[in-house]
Amino acid sequence: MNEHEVRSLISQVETAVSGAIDQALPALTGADSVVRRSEHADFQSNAALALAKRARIKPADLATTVIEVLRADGNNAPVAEVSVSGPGFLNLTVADAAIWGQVAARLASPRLGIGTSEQGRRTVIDYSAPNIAKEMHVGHLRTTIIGDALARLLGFLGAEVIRQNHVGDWGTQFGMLIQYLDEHADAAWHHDQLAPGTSTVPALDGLYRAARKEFDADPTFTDRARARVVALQAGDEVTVARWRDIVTESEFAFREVYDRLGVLLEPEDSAGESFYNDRLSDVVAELTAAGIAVESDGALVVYSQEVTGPDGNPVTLMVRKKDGGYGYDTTDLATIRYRIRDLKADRLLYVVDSRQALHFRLIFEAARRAGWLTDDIDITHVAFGTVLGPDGRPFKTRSGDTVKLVDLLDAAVDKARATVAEKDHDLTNDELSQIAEQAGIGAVKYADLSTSRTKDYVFDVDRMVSFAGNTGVYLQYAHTRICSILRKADDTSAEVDPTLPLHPAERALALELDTFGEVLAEVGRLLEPHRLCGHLYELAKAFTDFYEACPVLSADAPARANRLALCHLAARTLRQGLNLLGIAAPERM
RNA sequence: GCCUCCGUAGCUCAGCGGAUAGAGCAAGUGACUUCUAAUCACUUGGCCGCAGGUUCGAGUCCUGCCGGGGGCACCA
Repeated sequence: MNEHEVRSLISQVETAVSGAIDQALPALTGADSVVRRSEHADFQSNAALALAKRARIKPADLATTVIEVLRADGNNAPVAEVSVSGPGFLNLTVADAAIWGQVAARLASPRLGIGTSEQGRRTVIDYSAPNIAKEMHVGHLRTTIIGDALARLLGFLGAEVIRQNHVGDWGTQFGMLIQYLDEHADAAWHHDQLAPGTSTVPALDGLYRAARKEFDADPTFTDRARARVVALQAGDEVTVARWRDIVTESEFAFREVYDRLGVLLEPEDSAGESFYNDRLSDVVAELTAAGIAVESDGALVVYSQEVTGPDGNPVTLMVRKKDGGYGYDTTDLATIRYRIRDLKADRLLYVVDSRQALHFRLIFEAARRAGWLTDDIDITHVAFGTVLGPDGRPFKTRSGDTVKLVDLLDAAVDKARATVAEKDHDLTNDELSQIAEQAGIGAVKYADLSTSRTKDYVFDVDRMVSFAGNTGVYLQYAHTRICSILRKADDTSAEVDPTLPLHPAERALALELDTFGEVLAEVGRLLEPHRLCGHLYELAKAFTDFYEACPVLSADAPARANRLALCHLAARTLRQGLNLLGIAAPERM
């Protein structure tokens, strides 16, 4: 709870119905009132059907009894009408004044009356995780977009969010790259050496490929590269400086992508493999001392007590390889220990591809056995499905390469620009470009966020940028229409008169606006952003219906102000919702 | 073999035990001297993979099949 919280109507109705049930049948005190939105009234309660058996009364009779209490009770606000329907449904209608009251109260709140269901919960979110010196590709799309939406949303709900970008910034490949750069001092890859509009990571990516080629072709280079790996791990000053340079330049390039995507990640959110590097031996030592990690064929492994492989033997985590090196099993174990011990996290989220499900199951199990992870800490692998191409296979280019993230975004923005240009508008070229960018990027993000997180989905630029139906642009467009009305209304004061009757379209819109906070809390609990997308789409549809049915600017005095109030609240709610998804809400398009 | 995700309209997908299963796309008809037609209204379209079970009530929960994706130790 916070001082600005406005209780939703549905929760007020729940309280009223629960109270009536308690009073009608004290034996059932505390029973769920089962209040839902309804097609037949504002709300319905299904409690009578659920409770009839326990009460040994016919559902319809129970419903009637509850109604009598509700009608008699003077303290039944905000319910105005209630009736029995069908086998025992309670149809509940809320007073118009109560609905207007919600609109006014939410407008008066700087945060739309939304509660803080995640208040004070220290939540670490691991997402994005690109590899240094490599280009971000389609595989980074979902983790980055979903992770960022959750970071925004949980933060808004009061959680103390700590973003963690687990970048791939360590490993033998850097020895190879550093050695190659040393031997090709003329290679340009720093962002200030490159032509404007080109980025440092593609340059590094190219150099990395060249290095790999030479590594495979020239045995003497192979030896020099291996020596560099040793030097890097030993902390050789020149080598480490070069490595740091590469990391810094890559971070700079990632930031360009993040800025374009509207992602919150900053370089200081990066805690990658190198960050955990000098903690790995401690992690392994602790696991070994506890008898959790054991030796096997020269390596140190953790045998799962829960999962067996195809041969019937326990599945294992490779905690230390035979050659003494560490893999990502160890690094991920280190992240759990660090985030709990040092960051004092209450909740750990790993926004990672669902194919890693077994891996996370194993490291969570090991972290529990080690005593780092306790029952009061929530840990979740926020798994998501694969991005597929039109053929239903994981998305690749025609030549079979992975698709670069920037190419994907460019394609979406280009199509958006073409569509925007077709429309009648009085926009300057700059405005047009900006809107194409916002619409194109928004379309990609919305398409990703609006589908169930756990399912694979087919990436289809044409569909997402078609801009009709359930797309990001539909929401953005609804927002611009509201903005247009508000611009033209010279009076910005929107004093609500709660005594006015509600038009059905006003009622539907106001009720939808009132559930925004409930939806946010639910998304915070279930970590499923597509529910927010669905709600915003319903909201935009409700506004469009209102827009068609209820003239605002030409309405007479008291109604006009009430409608302006609805416009204000709808605009702010849509903007807030889009913001939590990380999608721009332009005022014109 | 085991684990896991999935199967809903021609296509892409919603639907945290409730009334007649919903959207969008596609197809067709109509609506802009009007607060932005990137919109709206109407029409067509369904053994919710199959079979049992639990329940007053199952697309939703349980079990078993069928079909598909993914995963199961020294790459991250």
